[in-house]
Amino acid sequence: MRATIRDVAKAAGVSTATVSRVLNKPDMVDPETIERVRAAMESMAYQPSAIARGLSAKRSDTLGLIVPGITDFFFNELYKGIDRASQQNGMKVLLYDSEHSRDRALEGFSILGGYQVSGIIFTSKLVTEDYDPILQRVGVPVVLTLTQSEARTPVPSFRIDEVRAMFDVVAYLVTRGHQKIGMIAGRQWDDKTGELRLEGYRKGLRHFGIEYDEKLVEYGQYRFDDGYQAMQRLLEKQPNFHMTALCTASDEMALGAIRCLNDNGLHVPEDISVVGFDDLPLARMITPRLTTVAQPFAEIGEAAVSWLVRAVGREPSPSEIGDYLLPHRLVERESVRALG
Amino acid sequence: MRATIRDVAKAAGVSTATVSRVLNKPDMVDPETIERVRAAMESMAYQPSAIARGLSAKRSDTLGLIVPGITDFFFNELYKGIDRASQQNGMKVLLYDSEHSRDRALEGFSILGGYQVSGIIFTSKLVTEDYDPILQRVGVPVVLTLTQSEARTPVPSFRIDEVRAMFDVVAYLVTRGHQKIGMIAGRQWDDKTGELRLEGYRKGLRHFGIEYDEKLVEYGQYRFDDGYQAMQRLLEKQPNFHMTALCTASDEMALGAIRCLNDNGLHVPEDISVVGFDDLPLARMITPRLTTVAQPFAEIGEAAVSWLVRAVGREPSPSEIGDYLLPHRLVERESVRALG
DNA sequence: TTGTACGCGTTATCAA
DNA sequence: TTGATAACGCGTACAA
Repeated sequence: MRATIRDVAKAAGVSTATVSRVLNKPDMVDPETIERVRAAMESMAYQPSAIARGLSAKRSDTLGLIVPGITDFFFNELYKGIDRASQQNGMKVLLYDSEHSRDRALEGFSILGGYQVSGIIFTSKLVTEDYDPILQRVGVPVVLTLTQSEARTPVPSFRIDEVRAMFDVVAYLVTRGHQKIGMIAGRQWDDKTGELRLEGYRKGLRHFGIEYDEKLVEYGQYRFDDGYQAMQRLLEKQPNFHMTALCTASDEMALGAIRCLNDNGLHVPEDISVVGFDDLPLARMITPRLTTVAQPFAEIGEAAVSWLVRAVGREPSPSEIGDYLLPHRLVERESVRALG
Repeated sequence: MRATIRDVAKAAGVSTATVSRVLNKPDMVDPETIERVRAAMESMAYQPSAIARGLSAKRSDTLGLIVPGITDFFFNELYKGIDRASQQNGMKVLLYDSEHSRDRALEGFSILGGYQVSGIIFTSKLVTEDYDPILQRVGVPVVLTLTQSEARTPVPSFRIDEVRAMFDVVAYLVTRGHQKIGMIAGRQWDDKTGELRLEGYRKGLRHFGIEYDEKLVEYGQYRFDDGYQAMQRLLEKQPNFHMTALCTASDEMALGAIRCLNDNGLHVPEDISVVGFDDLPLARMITPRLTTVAQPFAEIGEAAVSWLVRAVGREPSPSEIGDYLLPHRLVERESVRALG
């Protein structure tokens, strides 16, 4: 049986209220009393019940995190930032995996609500109007990371400027002499990021006077196999292969594309240059090291938590609710070759 | 303000006890009443407070998970299994990252205890006698995954037969004509796994009559950079390179070793064969695809949760507390070349 | 089948 | 500076 606040109170010869004060407002307690109480706690290995505390105080020092899939490679980096910031603020994190299902994501809000989380971080999936009812009644602040909202309920989002990022990739490639630039874009029904990056790609081409050619574009759902298959289709669509560079919407798809190219006797970057997106830890581990767009995952996580912590218990002003665009960065490595 | 059980009771014209029963023992309630109550809950979007429930029932339907580092590549796979099994049992998971610090790991038990978790899964780090006091007083069942215990308090562990696994690797290599087999072993002060795998390596050599040569062995802490540097040292230790195959204690170190070899103009598997350990998702994504030992991470996670769920609320019999060795598997891919 | 009333471990309010 | 005591939201004897 765990020791309770009552046990400690009895042992120290004080009331439970005093024990509670020692824990929460020590400056209101006589130093000697503090000493006695602390000793008692020590000897009984007392650990306050976060549960009871949550019930009484109506807050739980816990943040809820909803992710689409735990196996997404970027998860670890994002979580690192979230965990770091949470810890600094004395918060715990409750994880909820929606398994890429909208229903489960919706359910996640309720379940986390049941745990009295102080705030919720929602990740990666596009938030549409379906979310409005839930968003209205969760009763705790919600922030978005790596995605944005199309719902009416105002919600802040932390992410990068997707369009600009992909524009930068195209610019980088053009500067290195590439003109025939293909793309494996991201596409999922509940994802807007893919469109945005594709838009950046088109914008980039247009800016440099290159015509958009849909034979050079394919789609995938961000994972390795999607990249592999998309590359396969790209190869089939152009019998006389003349693409010199390829942008992708994720490092994983870039890996898939590279594997596919290798399996077809093509080499990176000798035969074709490839640029990834995300800068996952593994991007620098493979051969060739992957040139890619670094997303500040950890920073995004930290920023989201900070916002949440500041927002808890009060109504955030409209000016605080916006899209926070954190800086991305193109990381030059070995998968792009300068032409001519 | 969230709706409480009282609000629902009032709306349905019943007592809170009845509402509670509708939730927990519907068979004791009149069907019509159920109907009414359910409707009320629906209309108010009632979500029972897991917090209050936990306080009252003294259990929280929550499992605690202590991992050494969220960025360890195997984490996602392990978590997948844990999450799956937890869900099936209506449990949530509270994550705690000990950041490879023993003090923080110890603290993890207390904190998770404060959240009234029903059980705790401890991962990867060796459990020594320092853990005994904590283990004694957590008051909830604890299981180990991917590690084992040297503490006196009996704790079950779920893992693979490390010695046998590495023995199998050596056997595999010898069968393919390799004799000069090196190893990048794992080594950390709070880790026994590394020793075990090294033991399997030595056992393998001995079994096939190959002499152990410490010039062919180096150590690292499982991460990419460790593998890279260990390979570097290996290269320096033997000016006239004649190692034909290399075992590693982790896929990440295998990647590091391969990168290092590449940087030194050596190719895998043409110049040297490399075998990884873990079979992380990325093992099949790189070129060459990595031959490696598959650990059943997800299954280990599931097994651990199942055990925990069965153990909660009662004293597990001694026969249940043991080392559960799950089957590993050597996955043949492209990083090993058959000699001669 | 249903309702009343108490307890779970804290915090917060109000007196002392 | 301290102590009683009433919440917090739910589960569950016990009684009806």
